[in-house]
Parts: sequence; structure tokens; C-alpha cells
Amino acid sequence: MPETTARGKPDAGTEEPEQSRLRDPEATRKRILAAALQEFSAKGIDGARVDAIAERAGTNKRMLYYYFGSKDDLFRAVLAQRLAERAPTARERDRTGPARIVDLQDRLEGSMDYVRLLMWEGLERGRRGQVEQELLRRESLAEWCDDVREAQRRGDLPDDLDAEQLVLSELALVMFPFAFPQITRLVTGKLPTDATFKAERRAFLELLTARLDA
Amino acid sequence: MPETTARGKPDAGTEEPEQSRLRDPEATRKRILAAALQEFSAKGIDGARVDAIAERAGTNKRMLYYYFGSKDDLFRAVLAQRLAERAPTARERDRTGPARIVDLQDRLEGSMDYVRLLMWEGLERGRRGQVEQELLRRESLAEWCDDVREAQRRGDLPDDLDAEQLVLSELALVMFPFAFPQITRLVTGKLPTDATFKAERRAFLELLTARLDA
DNA sequence: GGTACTGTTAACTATCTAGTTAGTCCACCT
DNA sequence: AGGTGGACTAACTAGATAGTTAACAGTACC
Repeated sequence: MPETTARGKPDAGTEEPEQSRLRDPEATRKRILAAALQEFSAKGIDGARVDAIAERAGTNKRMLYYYFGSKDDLFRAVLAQRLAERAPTARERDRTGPARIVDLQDRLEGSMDYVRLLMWEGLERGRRGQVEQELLRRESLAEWCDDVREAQRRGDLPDDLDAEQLVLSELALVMFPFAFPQITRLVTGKLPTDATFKAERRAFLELLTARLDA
Repeated sequence: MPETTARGKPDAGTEEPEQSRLRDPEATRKRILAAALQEFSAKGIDGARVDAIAERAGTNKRMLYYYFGSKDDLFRAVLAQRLAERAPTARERDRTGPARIVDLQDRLEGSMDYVRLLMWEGLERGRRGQVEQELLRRESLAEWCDDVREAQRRGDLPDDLDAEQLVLSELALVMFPFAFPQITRLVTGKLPTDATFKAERRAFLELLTARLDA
């Protein structure tokens, strides 16, 4: 690869203008964010290499510091973006029906990178420090809990279970296999990305939900 | 601190000889392992600093390479030791009774460092590479699944649920809060180490188990 | 067509880190 | 009492890494 004036292909056109200008600040910004998402998701904050992100974005390390102030700020920007992307659709889903857990799994299926981002956040930052988008996230989760409580009042969900603990548990049931792929494999013989595993998990979660709501 | 010839106090005497020799290979080895457990648990494999481990162990970096070949080997040794410590008692617990999940939580309560070790393993190594003590762990978990299947035959546990998925789920319910402290806090307002949280979680898991087994 | 601004680049630096070198110190054996 | 080998240490090294410098090149505006 000559790599002299390589500028990554603009691939996913955001708007239709399609002008493949040589200078395209927005596109560059997005390429960096996308590259950072992959790197951070794969290797964590400490593990990710700034040079690797720059190269993957088809740009220069300097640009990364030009648009985002530091490696840490870049991580925060990636997480914030991913959270913002998910927040609106999260509000729309049914959180109390009989298919709620399977549904949650479907939503998470395509976003293993997001789950891993959250894990890295929990491990590398989570103990004391403040969390990114704290308010937004807290509100979104509180809303979810409120939905559950309302369903409990209606009698759609068992009312002896604490709503917050239930929400936490549903997240646990769905996220855990992605968070601990090695344990998933040791127990079931399959990786969480395996299609067979997903189908089996799905069937199990359906039964479990029914049993819970009985 | 003068720190000239500082040798960490031998503290936990392994045998009773109690000779506080200045040279005590076994004690040094153990101090290094203990220090490494803390560092790796807190910061992961990449995040942990060899110098920090050495200092925490009250010894020299060279000793670490003397006893264990590399940083990575040291991590494996720590994990292997922790697994070996837990394996025997794990076999003794009741895995099918109505208190099984609460019981599992009690066992994990004092070993957050262990859970974190497993998380780091999952994140930093878990995707492809082989897992430490693979055989031992796989057997131990298979045995657990067998116990569940037998209980299902006896009618002590619902037999429509897949045994492996059930084991995975019970692990999920208990480990998740420790793995995602920030999410736990966002949902419940408390950290998983908080005594109130533990009590609430415990009560919830009791109800949940009863509901599952009904 | 010049000037000012902003996006972009390669090369540089200070610091850090895993791993090594080369040696000292101590216990035990004879 | 002296030598042998294992336990231990301080200082070093080569390479990596986050962040910086300084200059270059499109674009826009007059």
C-alpha cells in the first residue's frame, strides 16, 4: 500500500450531497468516531492505541487531537454518541409485555460493541468516578422502572418483585453472555455470537419470562 | 519511607515454623501473587503495572520474573490459584435447592476481585484464545449442569428449562451487579458493594427463585 | 489574485513500561 | 573457612505511546 495521500473512502454517506471533497471535516470526525468505537470496544480505554484508531480512520493522529481533546475525551465522545443513538428507540419499546426480555436481547444483538463499551466503562472507570451522560442515563432507566411499576399496578407484572431489581435482572440475563463470552462457552459449549446459542437463549428467555409473570 | 532494604512483613504465615528469615522464597512468591491479584483485579492485564505489583509485594521487579516468567504468566498464575481455591468448595454447595441463588451470591460476596479477574479475562482474552484451566473449569461447570438435570428429573426444578441456560442465568443474576457497578448504581442508586443493595438483592433473588421453581 | 482561516500532514519529544543485565548477599554443605 | 547455588537487588535498555510542533494545502471571502 502506497499510503501517501490515502484518505479513507467516505463509505457511509451521511447526507446525499456525495461531494467527495478532499476536505470534509464532518466525514473525518465520523470516521474517527467509528474507528474509535471499534478500537475501544475491542481493547478498552487503556488498551486502545491512538495510532491504531487514527490509522483505522484513514487519517492522522493529529486530527484526533484536533477534534477531540484527548484519548479520554474521545472515549467519552464515543460513549455519548452511542448512548444518544440508543436512547430514543429505547423509549419506544415495550418494557412490560411478555416478549420484553426477548425483545431486549434482539436490540442488543447487533450491539455487542456497545455492551463491551459499557463493560470497559464499568471496569476502568466505574468504581468511583462519574459516568458519562449520567443524567440522561439515569432518567432513561428511571422511566423504565416507572413503566414496570405501572405494569405492576395494572397486574401485568408480579407486584411482589422490586421494580429496580427486576430491571437490573433483565439487563443481567441479556447482557451477561456478551460480557462473559468465555464463561458462556465453558457452560454451553458455544460463543454468545453463535446463531445456535442465540436461538437457544431466546427460547429459554421466553419460557423464563412466562414463568416469572405467571 | 527509607525503603532501602524494606522487605514486606511476612504476615500470613503459611506453616507454623514462623522463622522470619530474611530469605523466604515461598513467602515472597505468595506476596507477589497476592499483590498481583489486587493489581490485576483493579486494573486488568494491560492496565496493571509490573512495577506497582513489585512494590506492593515489598520486593523487586526482578523477583516477579524470577518466579513467574512474564506479566502474562503471572496473570495466569493468579487466575489459576484463585480458581483452584474456589473449585473444591464449589462442589460442596447445594446447586438445586430453593436457596441456591442466594447461596451463590453469598459465595461471591467476598470475592469481587475474583469476579473482576474473570471480567478482565473475558474482555482482554476471551474472544478467541484459550482460557486458563479450561478443562478444570469446564468439568466443574458440567458437573453443576448435571446436578441441575438430575434435580429436574426428580422434579425439584422445572424440567422445561434448559439446564445449561439456567446455570448461565443464575451466574448472570448474581455476577452482573459486580460486573457493571455503574449500571447498578444508575438503576438502583446504590453500588453493589453497598450493604443495603446486597440485602435488597438478596430478598429479590429469594422471591425470584421461588417464582422460578413454582 | 491575495489573504486569512481551517483542515491536514509528517516528524518529533518526553515519558513510561516490560523485560534484562550484571552483580550482591546469604544459607548450607563439606 | 571456603565455595556453591539459590534468593535477591539496583540500574539499565529498547521499544512503545500519548501528546505536540510547525508547517503545508485547500477553501472562502474580498
